[in-house]
Amino acid sequence: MPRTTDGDGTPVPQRLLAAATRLFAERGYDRTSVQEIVEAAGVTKGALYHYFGSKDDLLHEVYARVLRLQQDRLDTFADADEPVEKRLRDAAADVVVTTIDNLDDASIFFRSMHHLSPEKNRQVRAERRRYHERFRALVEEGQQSGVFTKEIPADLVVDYHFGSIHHLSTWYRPDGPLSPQELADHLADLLLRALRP
Amino acid sequence: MPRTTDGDGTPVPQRLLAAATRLFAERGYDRTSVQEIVEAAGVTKGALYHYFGSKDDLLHEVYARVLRLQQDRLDTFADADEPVEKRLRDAAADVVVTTIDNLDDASIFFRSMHHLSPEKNRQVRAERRRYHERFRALVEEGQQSGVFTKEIPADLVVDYHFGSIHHLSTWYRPDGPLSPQELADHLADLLLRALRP
DNA sequence: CAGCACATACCGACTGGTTAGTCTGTCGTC
DNA sequence: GACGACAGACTAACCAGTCGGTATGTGCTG
Repeated sequence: MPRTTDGDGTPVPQRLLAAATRLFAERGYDRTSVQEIVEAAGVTKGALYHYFGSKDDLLHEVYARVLRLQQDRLDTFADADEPVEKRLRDAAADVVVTTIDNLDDASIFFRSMHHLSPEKNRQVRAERRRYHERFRALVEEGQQSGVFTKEIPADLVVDYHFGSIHHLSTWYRPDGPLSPQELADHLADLLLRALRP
Repeated sequence: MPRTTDGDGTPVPQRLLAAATRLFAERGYDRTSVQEIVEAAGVTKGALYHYFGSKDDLLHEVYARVLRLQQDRLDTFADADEPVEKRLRDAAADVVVTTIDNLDDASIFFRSMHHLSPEKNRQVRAERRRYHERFRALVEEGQQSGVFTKEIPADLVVDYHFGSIHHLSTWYRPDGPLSPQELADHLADLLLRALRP
């Protein structure tokens, strides 16, 4: 096989994806030209269109990666052998930490959904919904067993929490007073406090 | 004075602003061409550049309008002669209702900040901060007087709540099961519940 | 009150610049 | 010699903003 890497050891497709992620997060999808992406990755357009069908396709890959990661992590926490309060708290805190670890992904995720083609948009929404459902199931389980209040619809609680996650990429600063873990604990605490009967 | 309106009685600048708001919310700032805006408003480019300095300027006007409205409403509720829990609850619920009433504005607000020129961006951020501060002051007042928990930094609580507001334009559907007021009450309730000592 | 000066409110063709995607060709490897 | 992995010039489309021009109303002046 001819060379797949160049200079450093990272394969070209991954280099392209990394460059695109950074640039999309920095200046937005539409403001980032394909030319800039390939230059940042140290290749040319030929390489990009060899591996990806379109610019839109590149964006879709960013989404796929994030979705896969978050879903895996949620499944791990939700399946744990712990009381439901702890499972929810752990899952809620983990998504905060993971989001902060990948702030670029997060800002792209919520800011650029509408730049995906309608078909890919539907696909991403569907996967997102699965994620949401899983989270909601945890809340409902706690409501059934009486450890959480039934006053508030579970759906709404989930959207409330993810709203704040979404917002993180807008206001979180790595040089702020709180470490990612401290912040995550606080946010998970807010959620659990709101759910007290 | 020559005609300022045409067909219907609405003045041209307002027609342009309304058309731009709808289109920006629908397909995003970059995906909306100036040509589309003027066509939707029933005028031509000459008219747009007669009233606005640039496309960016048009976006800025959308921001200015929203900021003014929200700040006025917050001031009203925060200055009321009521206990702090009620003032915070009313303000928190009101911003939800107002946001739902202007969902287009909301999706533009959070999605298109980075399309503003650096200078206008700074301006909007500064005004936004004033708003945030006012809201935070309410939380802190309640923490001082002991009706809210001091466990969680007030800043964080405010960002938590506004995260969910921000997110509204993503998931709220007018044909959903909850009326705007019901939803607002629930979200305000979540906030106040989380703040219980 | 006629008529001239001037301003405001637009119109729409044009320009300079940018961009996603294509396509032909080259090079190294199996 | 066939094929995968690119290079890079090229194209067709689009788009923000400009600019010279027109139309309509207002105010001043003789």
